[in-house]
Amino acid sequence: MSSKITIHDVARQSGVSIKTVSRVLNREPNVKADTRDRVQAAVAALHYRPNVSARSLAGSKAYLIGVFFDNPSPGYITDVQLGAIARCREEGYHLIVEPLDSTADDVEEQVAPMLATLRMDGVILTAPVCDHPVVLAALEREQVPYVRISPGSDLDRSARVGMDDRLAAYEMTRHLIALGHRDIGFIVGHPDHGASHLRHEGFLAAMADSGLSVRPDRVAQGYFSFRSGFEAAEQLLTSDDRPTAVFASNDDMALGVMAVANRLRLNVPETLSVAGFDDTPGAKVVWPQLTTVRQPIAAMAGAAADMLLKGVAWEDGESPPSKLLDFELIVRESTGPAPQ
Amino acid sequence: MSSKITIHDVARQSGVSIKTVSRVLNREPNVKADTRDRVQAAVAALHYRPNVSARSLAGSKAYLIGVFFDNPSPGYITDVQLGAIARCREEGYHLIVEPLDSTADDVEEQVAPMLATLRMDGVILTAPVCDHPVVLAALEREQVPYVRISPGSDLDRSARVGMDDRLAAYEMTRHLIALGHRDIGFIVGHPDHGASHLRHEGFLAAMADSGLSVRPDRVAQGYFSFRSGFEAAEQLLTSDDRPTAVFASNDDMALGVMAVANRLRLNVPETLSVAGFDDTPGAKVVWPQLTTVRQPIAAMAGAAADMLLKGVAWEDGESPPSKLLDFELIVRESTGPAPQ
DNA sequence: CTGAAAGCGCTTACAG
DNA sequence: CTGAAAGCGCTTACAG
Repeated sequence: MSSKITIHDVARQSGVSIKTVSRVLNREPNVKADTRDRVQAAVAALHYRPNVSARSLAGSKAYLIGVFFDNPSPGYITDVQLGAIARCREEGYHLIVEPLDSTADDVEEQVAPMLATLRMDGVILTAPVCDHPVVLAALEREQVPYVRISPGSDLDRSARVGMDDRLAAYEMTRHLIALGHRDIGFIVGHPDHGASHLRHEGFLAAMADSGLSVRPDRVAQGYFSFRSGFEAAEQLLTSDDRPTAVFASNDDMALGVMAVANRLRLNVPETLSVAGFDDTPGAKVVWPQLTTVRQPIAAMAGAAADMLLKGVAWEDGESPPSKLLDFELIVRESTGPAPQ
Repeated sequence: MSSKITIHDVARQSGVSIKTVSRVLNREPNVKADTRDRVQAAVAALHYRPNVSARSLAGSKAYLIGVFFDNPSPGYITDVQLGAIARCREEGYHLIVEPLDSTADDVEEQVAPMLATLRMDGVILTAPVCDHPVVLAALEREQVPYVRISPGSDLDRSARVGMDDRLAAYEMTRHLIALGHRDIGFIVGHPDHGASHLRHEGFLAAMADSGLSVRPDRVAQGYFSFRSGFEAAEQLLTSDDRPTAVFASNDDMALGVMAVANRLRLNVPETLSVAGFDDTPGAKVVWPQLTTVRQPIAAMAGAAADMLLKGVAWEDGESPPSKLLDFELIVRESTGPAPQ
């Protein structure tokens, strides 16, 4: 029943034309206050909701925002969705989720049809999709506005939001150094994620600024997964010649380090300090709880949605809009004074 | 450019009417093979993609499936999304995600407008939303087909998919008993989730069938969160009079148990066996890795999407379609022989 | 087996 | 400040 109410019913009930109802719905100017009130009363009385398909077909807005991602950590993508939806709802927009396989050959075929069938008003991209040239090119070709979260390359190609990954890693490293650690291991994140490089840089800069050298064998390659952290930690910790602290550049890998420490009977933090990055739910799921960097993921996604809803545009020669949010160092129990 | 191609362009290029193009697109019968081939060639040549809004407005399908959830574990909801999308893509459908706050007073206001604006072809519901009377009533009023995943009440109200939670909990309990455990603690899940009760029942039945009694103080209430598992475990494990095994009815709570065991210096599994349920990514993130039940979450969501796409309908007096998928006992290192 | 007409529920562009 | 007309790109219902 209520689903059959159209703009004509509202117009009839309030004694105006459908165009005037449309004006009220879209908050257009030039409507007499009295008329607007009558229309709004009719909308409320009839429980009228404009049909998104009709609006989308007739007008320029689809009321749909997309989120593209590829196999991220579940906690990360859930936070992104919740953050984006909170902002979208305020304006009556909905969220379409589109997981992509960015390592496949057919990325173009995954993206192009979806963009052509569904005229989304904007798309939010997370790593590593946000740095995928084929995806970006398809979006630009179809003229779909997009905002990237923490892109790693080609920063001035689009609007973006993020945080200062480099500085955050820098500060975490300084935290470890302040605890007396001199020999610190580092686990690099997935090479396809831009943030990996920034975090790595921040670590190296903090060490250098403190006059500490980093042995090449103290830096291990990871891929942001628990397993990769586990394997990197085995490599870093198995011999007696091991660092007194390991800084894994995300929490999942840090949990892998904790597991190895447990297995090797290295007490955390007495014998080994472990630090992570992200403050995912998992950080509180280990004992001792993880010292980490809180990344404001939901807020970043909300800011990305906000940009899209307000319209991302910039002048030729200018940089696209970008927004950097604050991070926070979360010191829990997994880091402590270095053993002397 | 390519976004401007319409059905008229395809019709012109293939020398037929738009109605015939429409027939080919919708795989309707009664099109000469030769004609169909010509149309399909034109579609391919022009990279034509039908506009979803237009199809939705003119016809009965919106090509949109919704997923409603409330604050679930991130791993769970991600699996649901991936499983549903895999099936939806095959038919050109897209997924809209709608988190709900099911404990708020305004559930009706969260659901009704969304249902009226976006004419979704179907909705997939996860716990606890799948048992929320207001949500179900709104769906039925708006005549939106829905499939529930693991509902706990009113089972014959709608189509559903799930697994045999009761049997799975039964088998896990038998596994512990087979290892020699006689005194087993149990942590119940969130009371709003139907599966909680079934898992609890399965535990009790297995104990009873083995002639074992369950002391009331061996059963603790949890809420499916890490923290609730942690607190329940403190209650269960703090005194010397403690069970030799704890079966937590999901993995997040089991991780809480592991953390408490760690803190109390109870070796797992030598001194204490711990079992979980779900096989979330977290199950492999602890050391020792968790013995648990693998719940085929993505497959359940895929089956739900499949039902929706094929059309869920049933005769009066018949039961709605339901599908039960297989679970699997995953025995890892967190369970072992009972200490004598 | 194929097509011409009408219409889905809105917004755009224009007129007054 | 308000409205009548046209049209967005499809599908439905009907005709042949």
